[in-house]
Amino acid sequence: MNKIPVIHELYPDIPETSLHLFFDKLQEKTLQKGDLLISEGQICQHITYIQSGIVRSAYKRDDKDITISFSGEGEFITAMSSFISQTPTYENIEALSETHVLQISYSELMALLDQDKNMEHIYRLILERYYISLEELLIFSKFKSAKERYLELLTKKPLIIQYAAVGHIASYLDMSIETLSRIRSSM
Amino acid sequence: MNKIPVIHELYPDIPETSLHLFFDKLQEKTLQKGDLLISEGQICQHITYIQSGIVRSAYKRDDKDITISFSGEGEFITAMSSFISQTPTYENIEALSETHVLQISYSELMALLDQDKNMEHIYRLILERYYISLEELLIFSKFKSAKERYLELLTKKPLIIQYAAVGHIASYLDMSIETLSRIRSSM
DNA sequence: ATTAGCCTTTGACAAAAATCAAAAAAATCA
DNA sequence: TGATTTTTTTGATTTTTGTCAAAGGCTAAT
Repeated sequence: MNKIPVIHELYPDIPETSLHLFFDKLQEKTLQKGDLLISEGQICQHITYIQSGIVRSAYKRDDKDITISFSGEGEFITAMSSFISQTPTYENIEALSETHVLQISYSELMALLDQDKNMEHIYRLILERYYISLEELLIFSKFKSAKERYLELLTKKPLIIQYAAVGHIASYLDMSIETLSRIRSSM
Repeated sequence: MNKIPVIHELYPDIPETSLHLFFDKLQEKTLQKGDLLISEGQICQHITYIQSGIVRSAYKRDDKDITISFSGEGEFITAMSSFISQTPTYENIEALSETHVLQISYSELMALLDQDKNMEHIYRLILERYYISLEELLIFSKFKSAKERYLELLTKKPLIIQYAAVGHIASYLDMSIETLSRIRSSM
């Protein structure tokens, strides 16, 4: 009964009892296309693990809506800086398809951290993974040209092209809708 | 004898004995201008806290050298994804001025984590802070225009303008040296 | 002090991408 | 199904930025 395989893969030495403690707190939830996991102004209360489906995370400021990431099966998604500091977020996270998730709440996680020393490993794992994916995102956006970034998205996360609107992908790639449209037609 | 004030500020409840254990492992080090804290190909072995001075972190790929961040007094700097996964990095971190740092090594940190449960709090604090500053960096680069980004750098980190070469600042702001030069002269 | 080398600025031009506007295609709904 | 609305594509134009080349300025070493 391991609901989140990656935890076992990376920390095979966490005792079963601790894993159970953690997994027991997870709440299942199903999101319909368009449902929001969190929206701007809220304080993020959950870390979410995606069992299936695709979600889009976007930042809103000065009436621009910019896609920061697309996440799918096997990934964690959260308004992490809001979760960490328990302050309001600018992020909107929405489901792009029917999405099944597992969630643990901030308060329950904090209680677990006090209760069981092994819990820190699990939370650390999540933080570390989250950090690395963000760093990859940043590097990706700095080194690749518009067309390369589109091609990489196409090969690494083909499902996104299917589910996301062109406008979402364009803002993710830092280009206008028209430019993306031209890149697509030139291939 | 608190060498890293921010730890006390954010986790005032960590027992003195644990703090001592941590602080005792810190190694002081002085870098001269141009010295490298870590360079590409290496596995990052330390988390570094900057007591004074300024450092630049840059990624190298396909003979491009792109500045990812500038860090100064009171900040942590590390090739974090390399540190986490203990794999080689693409990062170069160099001192832009004489810089005084405190370092803890990966192996000692891991030993401490096993030894004292409170240590996890300290490491978590570092990870969380590091995450948040990276997220800010990403958002900053997505929402602001070239000129706004330069102005923000000018007001928030004026020392950098003093110590960093124009080429470093330009790559940080994702623009050519010439464009940055024109922005500067138009103000 | 003078020269050599490097970094920065400036100018002219080319390339890339944004914007504006309209047409075409696709999705939604009565 | 057909009509309406929304999204995507295409075209023309403008703006922004990059590239190349040359000039100017600063630094350091002889």
